[in-house]
Amino acid sequence: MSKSNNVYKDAYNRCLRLLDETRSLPSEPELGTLLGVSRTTVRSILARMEETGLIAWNKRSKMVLRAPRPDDFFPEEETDTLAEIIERSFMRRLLAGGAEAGMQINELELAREIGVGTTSVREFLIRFSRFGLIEKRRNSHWVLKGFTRAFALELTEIREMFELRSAAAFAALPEESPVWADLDRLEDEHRLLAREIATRFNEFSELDERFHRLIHRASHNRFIVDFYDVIAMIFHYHYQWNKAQERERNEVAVAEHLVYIAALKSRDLGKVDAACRKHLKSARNTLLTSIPEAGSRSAPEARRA
Amino acid sequence: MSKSNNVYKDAYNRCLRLLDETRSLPSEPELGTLLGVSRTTVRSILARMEETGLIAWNKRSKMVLRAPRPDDFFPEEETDTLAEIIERSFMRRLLAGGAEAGMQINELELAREIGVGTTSVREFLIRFSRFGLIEKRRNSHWVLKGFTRAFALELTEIREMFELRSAAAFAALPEESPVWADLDRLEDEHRLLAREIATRFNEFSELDERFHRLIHRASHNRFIVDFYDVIAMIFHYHYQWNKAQERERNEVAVAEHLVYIAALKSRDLGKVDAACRKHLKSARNTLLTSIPEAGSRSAPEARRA
DNA sequence: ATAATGTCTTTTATCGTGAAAAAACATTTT
DNA sequence: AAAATGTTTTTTCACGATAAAAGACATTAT
Repeated sequence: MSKSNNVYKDAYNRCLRLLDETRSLPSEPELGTLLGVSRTTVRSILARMEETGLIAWNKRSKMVLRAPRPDDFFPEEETDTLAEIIERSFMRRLLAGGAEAGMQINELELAREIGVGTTSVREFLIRFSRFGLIEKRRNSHWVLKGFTRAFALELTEIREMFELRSAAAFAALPEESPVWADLDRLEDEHRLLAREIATRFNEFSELDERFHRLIHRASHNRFIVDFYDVIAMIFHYHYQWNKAQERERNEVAVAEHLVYIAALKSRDLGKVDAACRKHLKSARNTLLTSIPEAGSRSAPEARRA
Repeated sequence: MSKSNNVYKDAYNRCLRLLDETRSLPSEPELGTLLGVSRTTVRSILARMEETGLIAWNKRSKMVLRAPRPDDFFPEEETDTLAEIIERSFMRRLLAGGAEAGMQINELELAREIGVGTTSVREFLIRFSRFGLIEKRRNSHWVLKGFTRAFALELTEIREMFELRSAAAFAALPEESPVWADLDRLEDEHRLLAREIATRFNEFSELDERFHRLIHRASHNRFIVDFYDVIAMIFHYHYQWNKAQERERNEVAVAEHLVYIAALKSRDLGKVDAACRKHLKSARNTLLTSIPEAGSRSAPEARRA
């Protein structure tokens, strides 16, 4: 089966949406950058659009003939990356209970179960290993370390260290820096969301990530910025998994973000520190309460103030 | 060619060294744990040792017949992991000049040049990416970010954050903790090395790593512990690359370590902090001076084609 | 009964292969 | 000339296949 053409299919779908807005498509290189694919893929897309009567294509002219219909689109599930498919399968197994710490992970079995080659699974596991949830035994299987309380504490410890530093760096940024405009825009989005929290509370997760990433970027440190991938990943699945009091939690978080933003804008390091600490503390508690305390776990050592 | 039997060869060589010490070898499972390989591999080793007349093997009895000769050993280079081979090749290219930031890395070309399959190179690059020196362009090449001054500063920033915290945690460890005995042993090794620094200065690098890893482990945080891999990797190649004033640098570092150790043993957090800061500062400077300042390309490097 | 050895099965590590996608080169159009 | 289109080459991604290594099961020795 070699390789699926999901890049093409996904770009095709996105290109269809462009069709609604114009009477004719731009040049091939332009479309390429717009869709984030190579010209080779652009040409495949155009070829199919011509075939299905969506456009009339002759050299530079790419006239739109009709609006796309729902059945013009490729099915959603065919546009996913293999890596995404594997990650989802893997996380479902991991979170859907029965994933005890110490359990071993079998590449071949995983590959068979998901219906993909072993190479892709291996590469996924290697990439995934940086999240600290699995570990490789040389020439042998992987070991699951478990989504435990200890894990959450270690993760949040680093997060707090990094974010406090980033927030301080952020507040010290000069007036001319474009980040202040970004922050203003995010603040508006927060206010809007706060007003309509009753119905839009599930949109918070995405806003949350953008906000924290903006702050982390102020550190100008690749290790800090990259570490947010770990946090984002954990919180992404955590949000999907733990829906208890989601509305209330998000409402509180939005309010905390607004205080945090005000502190940043004040440039008062003391205020920034306090607002950041407060928010991170409640984020940590949210995460911790979602983790079932394993009764038989040996020495869940109390650590860290 | 599939897979090289380097595990077997390496274990065989290590097993040969065992032969010098005993008149007969232990049971198969025991040998397995001793050499860190499976019984399957142990049996292959025993089979060959019998063939070459090194031992007489009959069920439980494995009598040593003669001492191993130099030509009994497999050549060193055949005992390396593919991953090690690839890493070395890659780092040589990276450090041997001509590795400008922004340059693109070609999996296929690398694989051909090293003489291995692309899969192994891909897996290596994925693993290597956590060091923050390369970055992947989706569906396309990798980009070299370069071993720059910025990289060194970002790396050391995190290192300092992590080590200060770990050192404080270390000093707070209870009297009964076994780490104090480990520290005592390391202190002795340091004193010994200090006395013979003139001839043994090149042994410092290994001692340095063990010392810092011991401290980082006190954090009880997998992210902190794992991050030391990045530092160790960089320093490992840095030591190989920059031999300028190696003896003097190591002499200073050993002295700093001894002060650091004394501070830890005193449990005085102020002293620990000061000693740690001082040592990390000189470590940073050492690293920084070894990085050629971008722009001044005056150095007539012998570039590999 | 326990622990070793002997035998058989499964998994991991690595390669070559081929389609998808990118990139490079050549030609035309504005 | 610059920028597009047309064409060809190269690289990435993912697979199945196979030897090395690990692991499981069966048998024998203490």
